Amino acid sequence: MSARRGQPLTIQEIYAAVLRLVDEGGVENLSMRKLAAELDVNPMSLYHHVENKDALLRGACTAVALGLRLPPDDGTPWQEQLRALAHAYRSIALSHPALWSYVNAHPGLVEQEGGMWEVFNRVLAAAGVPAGELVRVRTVLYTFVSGLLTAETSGLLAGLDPDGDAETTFDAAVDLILDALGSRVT
Amino acid sequence: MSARRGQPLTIQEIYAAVLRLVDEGGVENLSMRKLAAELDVNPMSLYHHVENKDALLRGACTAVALGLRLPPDDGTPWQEQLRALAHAYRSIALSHPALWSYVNAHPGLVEQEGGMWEVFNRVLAAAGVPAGELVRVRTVLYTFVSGLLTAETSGLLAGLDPDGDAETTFDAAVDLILDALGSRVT
DNA sequence: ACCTGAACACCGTTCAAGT
DNA sequence: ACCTGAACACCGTTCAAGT
Repeated sequence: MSARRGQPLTIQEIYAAVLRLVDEGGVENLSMRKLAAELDVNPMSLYHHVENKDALLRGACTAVALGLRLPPDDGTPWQEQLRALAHAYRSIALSHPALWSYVNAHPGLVEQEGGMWEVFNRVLAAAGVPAGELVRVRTVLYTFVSGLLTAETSGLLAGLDPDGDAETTFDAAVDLILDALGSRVT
Repeated sequence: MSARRGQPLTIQEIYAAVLRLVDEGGVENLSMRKLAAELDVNPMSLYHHVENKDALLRGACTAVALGLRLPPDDGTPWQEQLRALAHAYRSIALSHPALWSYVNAHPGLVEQEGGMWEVFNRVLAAAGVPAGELVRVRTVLYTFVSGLLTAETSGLLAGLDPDGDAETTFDAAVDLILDALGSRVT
């Protein structure tokens, strides 16, 4: 018999429940059986919508990544666009810290993070980074932001700036690296 | 009866087996039962030497951290000492990538990473960083290296530099951030 | 002091069976 | 098409018992 109240059980419904469990207790708090209980469903029903636990997590990560708000290709200066990209990425990371930490430790898990890399490429090209160095520069910049967010999601950035919050420190650090980049490309 | 060949089972022996398992299959490859099998011992015997699995992992991480080769306090320039510190840290991360990734995602797991923070403080003070900004600068620098190593341990840095290996990219990135720091303190 | 076996409450996943 | 129950091979950990 069907213990469920409504319609079949959608993948969105499943992802939402995954986020609830992971947000509240980390990735290690997610189990197929707990997830089924959260959805008021038999554990085995999940396997009709998802290949296995790994695929489920990958799917949830991709779903979150698609929510990335990429800066548009208007004429604004590259520094501003990079800042906007960094903040968009940070916003997603902070809304699901545990899941982001998991993705960060397993890169390649989500192939296209909402087209982030293409935008990154465009802005860096506009900044004057030669095509041959693009991937390297992009990777280094990304790792920098990734490191900052690792610190922030673990509370290492909290109360670090006497006059402000973690965002102040994040901004200052991004400015630092943008200055360094600027002095290289000009 | 004792299925073991020799003496009681030392904590060093246990940590060594933990490293073997984690190095070869990641932290998720470590289970108390597999570890016991690796040591040719009853699973329950482990609990006589270690409180539980979390404490075991924490202990193994601390043991590794104690192997950090800190740069001595000779008169060498601060840039060179920071580079040496970064390389010492990198060396440990690369020798146990999976364990390092775990520590990186769980900061505060190992309290004193072999006195790394004290050395960091000393060198930054020598570089002219005001005492009030020391922790913030240190944290930002650390997160930068942490991000680079996350990339390197996941293979993102491999083959990025046309003329060299991942170390070349690592060095170039460290130089970039040292330049940025230098232009702030002088 | 150190080790052990049985037991408990969990896991992910397969498979044959139900509607 | 979608769901389910029983089953299998795993987990971490407790506890009473052995030497």
